[in-house]
Amino acid sequence: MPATTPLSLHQRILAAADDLFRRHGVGVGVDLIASAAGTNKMTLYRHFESKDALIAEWMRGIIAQKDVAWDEIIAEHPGDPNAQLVSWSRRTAASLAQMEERGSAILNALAQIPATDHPARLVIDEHRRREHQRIIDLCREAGFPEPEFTADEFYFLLEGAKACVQCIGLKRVGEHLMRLVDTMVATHGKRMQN
Amino acid sequence: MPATTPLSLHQRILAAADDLFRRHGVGVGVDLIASAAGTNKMTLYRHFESKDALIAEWMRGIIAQKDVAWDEIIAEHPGDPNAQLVSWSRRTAASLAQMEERGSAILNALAQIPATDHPARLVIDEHRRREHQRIIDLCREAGFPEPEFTADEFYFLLEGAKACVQCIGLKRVGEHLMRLVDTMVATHGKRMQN
DNA sequence: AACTCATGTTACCGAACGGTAACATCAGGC
DNA sequence: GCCTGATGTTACCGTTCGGTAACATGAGTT
Repeated sequence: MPATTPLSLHQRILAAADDLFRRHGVGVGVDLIASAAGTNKMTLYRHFESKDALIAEWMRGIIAQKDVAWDEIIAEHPGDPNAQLVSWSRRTAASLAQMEERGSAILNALAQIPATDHPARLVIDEHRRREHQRIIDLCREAGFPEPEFTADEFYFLLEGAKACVQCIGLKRVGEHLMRLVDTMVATHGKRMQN
Repeated sequence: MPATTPLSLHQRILAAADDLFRRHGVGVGVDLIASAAGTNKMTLYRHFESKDALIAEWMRGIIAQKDVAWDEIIAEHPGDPNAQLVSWSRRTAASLAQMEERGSAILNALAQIPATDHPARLVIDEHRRREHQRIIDLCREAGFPEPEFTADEFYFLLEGAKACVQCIGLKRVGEHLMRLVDTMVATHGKRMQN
């Protein structure tokens, strides 16, 4: 894939949708997305079965990025669940910058999709279960007592940060998040020494 | 206002809107709202200038309830900012039960209203500023060092809890919230003794 | 040249939805 | 009885938007 290779139409449409969905929510019209991608609605529908399918694929892309991030985390700190947890929180704090304007893309999409059987929701639900389980496994691997409870607390803080960027601001939420996570790690460390 | 007084049409429409907006978001049609209120669209528009006005009034109602709650908190613990903060967190934890299905009504409304000049958004923004300032004042009144920072942290936790009810569940989020707030209060208490 | 295949263009359909006009109904007050 | 005011009913308008049909264009292949 040389650097000069232009993006395929499929990719360009997805990129345009990503930009518009993040800024204005999944309510934006397909016509606008096609225009932003430098093409038209007809061609968009030659690449995506429906708008819902486009939304779902967009979600899958976002989640795939997170999976890549997890792979990197594990590669950077193999066998060190504590460091992996901290790295995860730091990465999440860093990613808050993308959401300052309109908040978490996933949370917004959830709020904007009322139908519980929407394909994108199924994708999100499954991702949440996996992410949650990942944290539980890490907490157990780290030897924390009550790994489920501790994992919930981590998850709670991270999701809370995403929801709060709009009202408190990026910088402060990041600081709070790291401070709280550090406190939690320290607390559980103390408990482990008992 | 005897107990047998039937609700006025205005109130009935607002009640129906409250139910439907919470369950399905502000995207539900006015026709459905009118039907749920036992009337029709025409009458609805005789009581509300527009759908946006209805949404805004619904939001004002929600926020007015929170103001009432604050009055009660202050009346229950006059001159005791610490107790007021704790009471506030406990009340918020209790109110999470209403959101288990679809999350916080305010957060959802924000995600579903892209226009930044929507009347409901103005109402929400002003409420957030007031709520935030309230917490800052309480933290200052309680003698916490860095009252702005501490207030941000309280706010962060509370909003985070609202955002997390859907994915973790009511019971656990409530526990986490109270535990974390208690930790925070204890931490700041220690700092004050230094 | 002929064929193929992806893309561009235009025009359109149908449904959902916010909002309104016109008229009917019906209760209460004078 | 009559007036008035609030409500019910129906039909409609205009817009937005997801989605599609039909045809044109244009590049690459053989």
